[in-house]
Amino acid sequence: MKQQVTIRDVARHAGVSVATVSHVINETHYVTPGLYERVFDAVRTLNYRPNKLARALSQKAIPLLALIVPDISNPYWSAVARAVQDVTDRHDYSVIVCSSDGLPEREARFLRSLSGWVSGMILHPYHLTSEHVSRLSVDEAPVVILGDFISPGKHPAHWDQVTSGNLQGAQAAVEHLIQLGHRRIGFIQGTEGTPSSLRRLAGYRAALEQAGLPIIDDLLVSGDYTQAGGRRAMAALLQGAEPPTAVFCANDLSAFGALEAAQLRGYKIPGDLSIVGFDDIDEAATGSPPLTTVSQPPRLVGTLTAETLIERLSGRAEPARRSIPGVLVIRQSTAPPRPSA
Amino acid sequence: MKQQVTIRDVARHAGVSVATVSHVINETHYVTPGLYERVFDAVRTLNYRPNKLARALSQKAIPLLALIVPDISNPYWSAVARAVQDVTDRHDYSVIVCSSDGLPEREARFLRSLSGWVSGMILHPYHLTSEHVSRLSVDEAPVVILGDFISPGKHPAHWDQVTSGNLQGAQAAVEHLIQLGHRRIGFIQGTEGTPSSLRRLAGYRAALEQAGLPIIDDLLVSGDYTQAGGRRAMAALLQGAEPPTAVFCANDLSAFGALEAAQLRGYKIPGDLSIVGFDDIDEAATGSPPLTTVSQPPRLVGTLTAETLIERLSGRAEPARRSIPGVLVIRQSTAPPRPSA
DNA sequence: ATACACTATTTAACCGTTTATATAAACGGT
DNA sequence: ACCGTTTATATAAACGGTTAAATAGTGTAT
Repeated sequence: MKQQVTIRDVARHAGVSVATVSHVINETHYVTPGLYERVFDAVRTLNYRPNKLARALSQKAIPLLALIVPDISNPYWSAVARAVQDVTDRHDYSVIVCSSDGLPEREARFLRSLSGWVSGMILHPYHLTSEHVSRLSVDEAPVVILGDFISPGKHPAHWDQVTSGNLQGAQAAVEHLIQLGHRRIGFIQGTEGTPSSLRRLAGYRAALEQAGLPIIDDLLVSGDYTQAGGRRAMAALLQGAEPPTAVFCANDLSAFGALEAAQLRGYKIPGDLSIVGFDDIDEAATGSPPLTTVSQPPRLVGTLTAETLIERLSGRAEPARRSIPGVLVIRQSTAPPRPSA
Repeated sequence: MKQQVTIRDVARHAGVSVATVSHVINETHYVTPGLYERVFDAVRTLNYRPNKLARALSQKAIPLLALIVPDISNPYWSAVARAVQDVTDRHDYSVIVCSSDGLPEREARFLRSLSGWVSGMILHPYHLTSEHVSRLSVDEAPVVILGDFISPGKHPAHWDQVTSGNLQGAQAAVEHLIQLGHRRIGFIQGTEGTPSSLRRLAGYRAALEQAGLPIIDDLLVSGDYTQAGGRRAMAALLQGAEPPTAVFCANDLSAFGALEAAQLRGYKIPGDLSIVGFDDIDEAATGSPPLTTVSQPPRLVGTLTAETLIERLSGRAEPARRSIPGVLVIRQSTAPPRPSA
């Protein structure tokens, strides 16, 4: 906490002007080798570190971004984070990754406390509405919304958005199960009330309705996008009077939990029970059995989202709206139901 | 990204000087009610937001702290984070919590990219050595080291440190098992090579040696502080030729995994097998059975650490060195071994 | 020699705040 | 009416950098 060494100290020590020091450090103008050396020596001996705040203030640019996700311990989100960082690294931005752990107040708090300190954010809205976001981040740093809001919001917003085919993907997943011959299809929901969970539920409903199948409340259990939640949910489903022959899970992680719980109870997957996930995290392809899932590859999602933010930061004025379709990937966790003996 | 509204704009609009505006906003000087109103009106109609960067530069103080932990999905660390935030909230600091996910490069990267943007950090060193830390954070923001370094470091460092009784706690845990009559005591390690895991291992060794018991390599399995790791480790232990009658786990989370794996194989806890954890997370008291564990309550740890940082920020010059002893809490996961039939 | 064009360095303005100091206004006491 | 005090506001100097524009310096062509 001692007195900070300023650029002026360096200049004095090297016997040059502050402008020269700045030019040397930032390589923003040619300086003769002799001076170059003198300046560098001074920097070293004084152990000078440029003040990032001052630099940012004068350049009106902060090389810092934020990514706000609901749960960084979910492999999906860590993969997204990794992809985001890969992109931003190349553009000399650092990213601070914030996990709101599903708590609404933390989501809002991050938005508030980071605004002004970062020059851009990527937010997966879990509880925040479009009104919140537009109020909290008026015209300061650009925000890219990754995913959907609870309510779509009427006014065409000024932020970028990268959505994925939640409804359509879920529908495809359930249609696949129906086509295999399943009639009792369970759904393990995501965190109650979140946009993604709601949309995947809608897709589930749509598929059943279109096939003329009834929606049975007992087959619709709540979850929380975690593996433990998936275990609990599957346990609840299998305990019912008439268990489903197939279960669609709101994400891969809960699908793994569900798988565990079912196998623990002696079910063979997919022989006795088909399971479909959502996300296509890396583990989905390598599990046993490999998971049939709706693929919206985290790497792709992260890359596209980060690029959207970078573009906006480098000048694009109009908001971009992009979307990644969910593609059903059929692996070995789904099969036709056992002929009801 | 439009032109920022500055304090000068507000001053002009309200017909006062910038100093007055600043005083109104920060309540740092009395101004007559009339002006007060005029200024506030101007702020509202122009939608003025003070530039945090400029404010911080001028005040030489950033109301932002960082907490760097290895794995925020571990309940121990989320509890610590919560406690830290409770303290810092009261002192008007925001905290950004960074999870390095056990990756050395991310640990270093966080330290680097945050330095200059936060006015203090709390770091649980996982892979970083004291040399790294002193190089990366020279005399900029103060750092509180939460835990131990791999190697203690010779030179008395200038940072604050809050350590816990890793060695002593582990030793107490194992002594407890020995006293119950156990002779074959397994140890499920934490993440290989981390300071806490090494010290807990040392405590385990010390207890065995002191009791004149041999250290059996087969009873010493690797883990990673996760629940899944605990499951795997316990599976490995029970598969051995001569399984242990008691297992000490490097943390509660892996103890839960171990518990699961053992129960899955029909073991009764503590009848057939005693299990001890470390940390005393909330779940330890409520599990079935409630877990005997070495208590270093995360709430206390977080609070003490945060207070140490706050004190340093408010002026304390000399580095503080605090430590929280690990206290063995005996619950219902430990009992004497079954008389070897 | 002188003018001219380059080039390397410096001067000084600026980024948007805070804050110490200066100034002006109001007041009260003699 | 004059002079201190007090009080409310304004002026201007920080904070620690960047950068456009000015300047000094060098070399070449006339």
